[in-house]
Amino acid sequence: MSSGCKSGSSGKLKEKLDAFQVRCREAGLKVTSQRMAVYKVLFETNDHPSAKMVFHKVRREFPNISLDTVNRTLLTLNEIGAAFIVEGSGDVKRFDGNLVQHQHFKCLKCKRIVDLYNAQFGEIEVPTSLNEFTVLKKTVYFEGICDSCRKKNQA
Amino acid sequence: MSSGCKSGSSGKLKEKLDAFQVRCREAGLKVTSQRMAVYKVLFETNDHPSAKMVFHKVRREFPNISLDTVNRTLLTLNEIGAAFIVEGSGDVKRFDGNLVQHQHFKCLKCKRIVDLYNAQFGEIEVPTSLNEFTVLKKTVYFEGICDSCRKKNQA
DNA sequence: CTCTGTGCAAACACTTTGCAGCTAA
DNA sequence: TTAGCTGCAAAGTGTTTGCACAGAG
Repeated sequence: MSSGCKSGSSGKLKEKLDAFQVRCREAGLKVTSQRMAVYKVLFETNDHPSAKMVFHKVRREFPNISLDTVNRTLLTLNEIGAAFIVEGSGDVKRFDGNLVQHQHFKCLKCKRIVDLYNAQFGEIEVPTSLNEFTVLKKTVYFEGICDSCRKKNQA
Repeated sequence: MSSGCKSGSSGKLKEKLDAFQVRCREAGLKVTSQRMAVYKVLFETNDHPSAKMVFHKVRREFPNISLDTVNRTLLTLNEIGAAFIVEGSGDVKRFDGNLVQHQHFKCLKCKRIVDLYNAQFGEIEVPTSLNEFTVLKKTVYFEGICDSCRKKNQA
């Protein structure tokens, strides 16, 4: 658990960053150090950060990047499909760089977002009433109170 | 489309308003005219309005209600379970007074929210990984571009 | 060299909060 | 009467925009 948190990711990270560069070029976007830094932070994290949270993390390696750039970059990532905005009830936008099909649970108290991987939910069919619509995303979403918040309340 | 939009609802409306009063009292809330007006608007609408949209509608019958009151009331309704905040990616809070189990599709362009009624989605089981959590809501959520926005784009 | 991306600052929009007067119970 | 609710205004927060300069292609 020292440096590469996600199962031996050093190699995977470089791979991902390279693929991201290709994706940028294909989308007609320039490969800037800021953009790479934002993507790297988002990909290395799995806590679904807000723009501000990403901003603070990026700042460690990139002390003079601005929040606006981070924000714009995250929105851009969402547009080119390299990341997406997590669904939720109101609140601040939260971002996710994990493109593998999964679901979310969000705690209404601490706003923590937990990933779920349930194959059955991947098989959900788009209702026929949406035939005329272009469905870009289908998700299963759970909301409630997480274990630690519940324990806090009991105490 | 003159007055009672939802299939012969005059009787049902009164019933609902009465039930709401009971619910308020049970929750220790006072039954104020503003509160009733906000609830009435939310219940009569099925377009998942934002606080501002509700505010404008309520104003027609209640010219000097303030936006704050509407906002506070909507949050209160959400808390006592008489309404809820619609899930979505970022954006403004949208409210729904329809408590019947259903799902949503949201258009990323025009922000329109469409109701879906699919029994199969009601049967979704909460994953065991959430056993320690209190799940208050489980939903299936679709996102994309609606028919009219797509047509606009094609033109 | 050209055109996009970045940083800074200001503008915006949406929410939340504090407080005095009002109202349901 | 009194606890809670409303209206007003101000503050707070998150997000967006305009523009001059810097850097990628």
